Amino acid sequence: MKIATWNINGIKARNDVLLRWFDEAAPDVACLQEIKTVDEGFPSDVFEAKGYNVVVHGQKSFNGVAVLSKLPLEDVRRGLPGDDSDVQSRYLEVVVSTPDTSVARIACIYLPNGNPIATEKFPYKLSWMERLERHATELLELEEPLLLTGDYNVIPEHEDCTSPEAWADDALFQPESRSAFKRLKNLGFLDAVRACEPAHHTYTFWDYQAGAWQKNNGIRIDHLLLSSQAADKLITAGIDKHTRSWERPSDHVPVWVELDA
DNA sequence: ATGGTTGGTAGCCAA
Repeated sequence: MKIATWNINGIKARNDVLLRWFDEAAPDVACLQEIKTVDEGFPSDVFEAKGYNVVVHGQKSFNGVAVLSKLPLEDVRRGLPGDDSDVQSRYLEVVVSTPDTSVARIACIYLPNGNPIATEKFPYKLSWMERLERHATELLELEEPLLLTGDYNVIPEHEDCTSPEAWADDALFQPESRSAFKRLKNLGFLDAVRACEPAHHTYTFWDYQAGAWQKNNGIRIDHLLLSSQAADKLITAGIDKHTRSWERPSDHVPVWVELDA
């Protein structure tokens, strides 16, 4: 079973690219971030016609996440628990099931960017990460195959970018952001891309600006964290880097795992 | 090179 995550940076601008990638990659489950539309604006009918079940947690203009799955989706949870005043659509949790059994629980995550760090955006990011850690702790007690996947907006290590000094003042590389990510991972998750791909020059995002793609000035910020029960089923993980060179690309590329499930 | 580009929206804000 192939489970993918992709920040598509706007479904309206990415429709053709998204369909092209679906035909090529044929994911069993796709977690999408930054759809930038309300639920009704997502082309669910197009993907239902391709045999996918679709759940959307949208928002006008900003954020918005969706999960598309060939297998039925159950136990759908919209929004990250822990703050009823948080109106941003950044979290969507599902259980992928067959008629007989549940295969995996999957959380589709669009973690706050947090820039600029001198504004309220950075503490919002850190409190969101605390909420994620608390919720993940509860989910791990279920002792089931669990994937926390999406755009984390965190560069975990120095080798996950080309020049760490260039990111020194960025929320994606702050010590608080990185230690929060490490705490989450150390609850008992495997970083699947870290485990399966080279440690250096393995990126999932290249900025539109300043020729970042042409210079391979990227960062690794899209992650698949696997519980031990999911990691036991891990066959391989990969990055569909070539989509970044397509016409009108997202600034992120698809990242995926293949599970023996 | 503290620049540069893209998306959503209809101003600039977010990334």
